[in-house]
Amino acid sequence: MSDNTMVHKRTGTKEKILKVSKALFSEYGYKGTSVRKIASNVGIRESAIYNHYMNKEEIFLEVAKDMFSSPFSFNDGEIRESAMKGKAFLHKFAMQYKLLTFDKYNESMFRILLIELLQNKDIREQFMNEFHNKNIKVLSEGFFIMMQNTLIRSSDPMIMSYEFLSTLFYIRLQITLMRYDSISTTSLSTQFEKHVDFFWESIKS
Amino acid sequence: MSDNTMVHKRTGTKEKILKVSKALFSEYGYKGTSVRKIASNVGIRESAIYNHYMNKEEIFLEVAKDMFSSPFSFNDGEIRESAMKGKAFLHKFAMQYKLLTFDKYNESMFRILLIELLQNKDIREQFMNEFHNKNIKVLSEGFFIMMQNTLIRSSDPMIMSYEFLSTLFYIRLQITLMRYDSISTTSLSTQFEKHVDFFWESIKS
DNA sequence: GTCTATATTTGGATAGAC
DNA sequence: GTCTATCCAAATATAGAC
Repeated sequence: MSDNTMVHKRTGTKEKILKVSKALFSEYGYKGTSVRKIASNVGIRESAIYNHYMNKEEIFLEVAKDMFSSPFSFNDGEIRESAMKGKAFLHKFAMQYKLLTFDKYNESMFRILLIELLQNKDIREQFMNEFHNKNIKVLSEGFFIMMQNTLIRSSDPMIMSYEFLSTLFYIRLQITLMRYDSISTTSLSTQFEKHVDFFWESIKS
Repeated sequence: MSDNTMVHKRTGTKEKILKVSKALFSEYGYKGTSVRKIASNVGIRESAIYNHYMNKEEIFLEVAKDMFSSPFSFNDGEIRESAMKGKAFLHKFAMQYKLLTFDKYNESMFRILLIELLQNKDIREQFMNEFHNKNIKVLSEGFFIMMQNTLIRSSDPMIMSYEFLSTLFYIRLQITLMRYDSISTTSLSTQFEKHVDFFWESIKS
């Protein structure tokens, strides 16, 4: 095993390009990041970039690819089990969201998402499908199970999910913006928990 | 009166530049909009642009200027009066938000805001101050008054405002993105109303 | 795989004629 | 105020030597 994994070590230039690009795209967006700047940060010439990627667009799409990969770790069985715990389900979900918000890598990715949201249709679709629909689905299942067990008041699970998710997104947005300007986020650091508390008070039976 | 207002009619080129720029900036962002493209859309040469504006930056700042002007029309007296009506206050607020969402001009402005949110510190600050804080202030006053009059359950008015506002923002974001791709928003058109309904159920005494 | 050199395009901005 | 012509810088991309 370790033989095979080591065979292709070095140069690793391609990985380095990807890593650097990730950082630059997330900071300056697509248009604001030049191949020149990428090459310079990697420590090679622009022309050398084209040995690894066909063009700038290809680099960006590779960067964007894992932008939406696996945010939450719920499988079907887990949702039912977790939802039976009521508030703890919401808390777990919110804490996973909080973790992403403050995670260096995901923070970068979230910035790319925001920058490209209005400039790239693929990104918009991924946002709707992976970011929104996927989370709404998980939450709806959870709320539906809670309603069946009269842990919470009866209502439309989709609406309830929408309400719960939208605030999480907004908190994340605010925190991301503030951290971008190195503004302290201590005043918002407990906002996720407050959201769960408020929301549970709003829906519990 | 009509004499004075007519004196400077035509060419109106400067206004046309502004109008075209607004559309282009909102669609392609600052970097994605070239002076060439602006001039071409206006129907003049690039050089002619510089008879009206010093440079591209000046055009953009002019466009950005009225981005945050007067979203909501509440004065202090009105808030108290309106808040006493409970749910109607929230409904009025949400409907004003809905109006902005579907208004052509404000839709353009909102797109510029999103595009520049991560690329322009001034925009971020304006977003926090004008967009967020201002609305939180109005809502907090409203909720506080409702609590005093036991129209709603007792809670932190700031948190409550945050919860109410964040969903409005998220709905607006989604609708804006969908309209950008000419996707029908009928499924979301009543989301504002549903939000008010759900929220009122969550807080009413 | 990386380099130098270069082709090509695009974009911001100015000079001077009309 | 607008035009043509032009300049300059930056950026994408390619060719060919090492």
